[in-house]
Amino acid sequence: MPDLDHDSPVPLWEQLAGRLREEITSGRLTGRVSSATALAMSYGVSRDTALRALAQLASEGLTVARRGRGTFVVPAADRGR
Amino acid sequence: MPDLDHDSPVPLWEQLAGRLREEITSGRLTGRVSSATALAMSYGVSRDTALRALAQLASEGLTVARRGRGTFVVPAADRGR
DNA sequence: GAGAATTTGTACGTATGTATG
DNA sequence: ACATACATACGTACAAATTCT
Repeated sequence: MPDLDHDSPVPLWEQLAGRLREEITSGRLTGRVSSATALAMSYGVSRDTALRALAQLASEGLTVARRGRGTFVVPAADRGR
Repeated sequence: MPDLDHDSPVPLWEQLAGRLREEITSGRLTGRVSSATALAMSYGVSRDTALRALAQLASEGLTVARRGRGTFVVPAADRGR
């Protein structure tokens, strides 16, 4: 898994969202998604950037974020509702 | 025009987006919208907060933002396309 | 055409609030 | 009481696009 490209015109948070989106839609990632802090550390970006990626996925209905609990993948069958 | 309420549970950026949305949908605000910096100053919030409000309106299709130019109200007739 | 100023966008850092475990 | 985690909000900095001098 290559690092995110800091020189790309594509924003880091979009790149990260893309990675996660791919893992989710392919079914490889289910259940709980890594926290913004964990993602920030493992991808070498700021927490804010990771947070933005997570917020993006949530706005797409791919995940639901619950305060104090975490971000969870919405089962494919429940998507679009 | 009352100030934004810093103690409200409603986020400042949402409050600001609400103000602008109202001005736009009522037709009182057309053409160019104040810059993020100007909004931040006049409403006593950070530029980040103002930007978020503007981004929200853009995501709703109420405005279009153009780098180096500004944010512009989408004519009512063109909304939803 | 060069340079400065303006404006949106992205990114990082930090702090605080709120909710859950 | 404490740790974890999302959300908001501040400040700052730089890049990119446009406009003005």
